[in-house]
Amino acid sequence: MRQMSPNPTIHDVAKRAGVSISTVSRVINRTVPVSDDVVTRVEAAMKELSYVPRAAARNLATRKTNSLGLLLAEITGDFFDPLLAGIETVVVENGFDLLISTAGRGGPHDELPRSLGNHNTDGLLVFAGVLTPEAIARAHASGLKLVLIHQSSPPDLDIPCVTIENKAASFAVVEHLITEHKCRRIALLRGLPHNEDSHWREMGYREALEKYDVPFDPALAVPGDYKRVVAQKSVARMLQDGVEFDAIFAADDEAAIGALQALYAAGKRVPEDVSIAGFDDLHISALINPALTTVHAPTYEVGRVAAQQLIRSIRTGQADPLTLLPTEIVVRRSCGCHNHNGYTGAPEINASDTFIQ
Amino acid sequence: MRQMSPNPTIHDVAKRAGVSISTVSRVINRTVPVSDDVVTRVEAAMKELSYVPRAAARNLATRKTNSLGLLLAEITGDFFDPLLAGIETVVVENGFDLLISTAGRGGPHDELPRSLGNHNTDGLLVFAGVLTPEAIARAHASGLKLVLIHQSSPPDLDIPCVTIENKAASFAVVEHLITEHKCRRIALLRGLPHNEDSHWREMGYREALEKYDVPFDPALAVPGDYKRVVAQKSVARMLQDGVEFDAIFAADDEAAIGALQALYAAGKRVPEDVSIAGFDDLHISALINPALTTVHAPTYEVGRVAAQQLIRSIRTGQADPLTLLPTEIVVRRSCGCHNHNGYTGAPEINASDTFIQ
DNA sequence: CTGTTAGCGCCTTCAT
DNA sequence: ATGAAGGCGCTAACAG
Repeated sequence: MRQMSPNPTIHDVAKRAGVSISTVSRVINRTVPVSDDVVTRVEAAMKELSYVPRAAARNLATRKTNSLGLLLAEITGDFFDPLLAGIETVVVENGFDLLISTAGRGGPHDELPRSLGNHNTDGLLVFAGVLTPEAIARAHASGLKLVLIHQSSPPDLDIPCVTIENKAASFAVVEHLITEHKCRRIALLRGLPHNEDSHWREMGYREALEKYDVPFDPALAVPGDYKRVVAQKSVARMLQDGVEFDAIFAADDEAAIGALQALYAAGKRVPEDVSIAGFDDLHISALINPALTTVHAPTYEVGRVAAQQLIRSIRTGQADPLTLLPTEIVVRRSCGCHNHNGYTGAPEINASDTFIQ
Repeated sequence: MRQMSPNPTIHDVAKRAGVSISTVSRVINRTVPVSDDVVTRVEAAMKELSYVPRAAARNLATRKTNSLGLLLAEITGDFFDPLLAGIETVVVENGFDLLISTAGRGGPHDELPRSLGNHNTDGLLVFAGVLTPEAIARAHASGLKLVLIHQSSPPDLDIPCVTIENKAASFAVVEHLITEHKCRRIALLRGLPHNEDSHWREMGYREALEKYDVPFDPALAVPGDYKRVVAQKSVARMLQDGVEFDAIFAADDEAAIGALQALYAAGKRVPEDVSIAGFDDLHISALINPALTTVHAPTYEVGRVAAQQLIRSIRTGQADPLTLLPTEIVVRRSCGCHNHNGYTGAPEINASDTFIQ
């Protein structure tokens, strides 16, 4: 079973099967009925030559690429893993390919990478903060199908967006801290500036304070940037400056973990001295000590839905303008609770997953 | 600044710049000298039309795709994140695109996904265990450039492979358990069957036992499969069966964490009652309680080198047959040591990263 | 049901 | 330094 030519084309297959190239094309694409024996003959020929249709050629002919692009700031951290997994699943289910591209840390970029430009992808999944609204608008104007993840559409453009409910869950967490644990001095580790999740999480925080007549203290609202080290430094500084607090609400779990470290480094105990709560429910959050009270963000699901919406948009031109996935508070030990109750995280994470009961 | 046509082609640019399409092509590819004013005129035209060359067309014309494929079993877990990050970095640096594809859990597959076939990618990064040696051989025979990750080439094929040193580090860990912590009954949580890393890690384990005249007890070598739940069950069963052991060497950190859970569930203390060591040094491993003694696997670096080798292979036809990246033991608390010493993990993970000192 | 014939958009000799 | 023309491999009318 030697190779005839290193790269057989549809012509080679046609010749070998004794048919025309259109017929071969037809059996490849099952676009119109073909007689059975011809089908088998062609398929045999394809196998014998180990023929693989060249994507570039069919893409050119059909003016479709059958692939989705994913635009991320960078690949890093536990957050993107479930996102990617969700996207990949749907992409595979629908016979698409996935082109991954990172734009790099440097804030929102004003141009999309060439490889993900209009012609190299049928549609683009864009994660929050990687593109400027102008760049998004331009891409949209050029006819590229887009779905925004964790970022809403620029005004009047109605680009489909998939994100999660932030405010109510944040409110619930802070309320829990106030009512269950009698916290009154709750520090806020903010997320990234100009980030929508960050904004709504802070709103939830503020509204909870307001409801229980806890004054908002600017000295307690410090940078977290969704990053462990940033949060660590912020908390260390508060400690050093003598800012008093009995709880910390971090805009995400990475920051919560950074806070935990800063607290430990200063000899504080969690939750005995300070209660901590985060947001996202990362894989790791159930495993650390103490297990983190947080909000479960359905990130895998976000990935799935975003990819589904994009594919639907490509196929039908229609998509839901906004998908808001529900979140749920996950009470574990870092806030001071002694037993878990209610939702405890993604399927594979259950109560027994936490090391310290 | 309206769009002229929704999808401008090289012809539109040529017309607008008052030149021929060949000239436009030349300024795009900077393949031969072009007079300065023509260059500026053409570039202006491209910008005005927001022209993006269609990848399919140039791929077809050049018979290159300028993209790499990455074939994984599935996207999941903390292990792949640094791998992907390393690959992505190099891919971007070299102006390639990255096509990601998962083959699914079902053991080694005998065919590669169509999308990553011969014609859709200039080269393929294949992770251990996703393809059968036959499938690899066939892909190689068809002229596809390949680099294998964590899996060596089928005999006589000399397909470049990038992997890590397993045996010496495993030996060192087990030796540490024996000499420093006086362990004699060391359980082994095996990795995946037919997996090379798994094999060499077990060899390291066995040789260490041998060196110190500790008999190998088959009852202590149980499945781990690189999975938390599998390891958890194995350890639970040993406990239940009354198999005695004073230490566990897990073929990877996921399994080590599963072991930890099983031990806690049974009321055992780590490291007081049982010492634990793992392999990989996942992001999470420094953060759990107790911080995990393990072997640092340079996974990001593996990703980088693999991508580099593949690109070199594509460009020059040459690549190093085998890259064996060094590993290093990371002593933390789960083995019974009270302070860290020596290497403590990836750059961003240092001693203060562990919650319990 | 099957064969013939144009392109798809770009690169690449070959002339000029 | 620039233009003209052929072809990359495939799909999609259009005829039969």
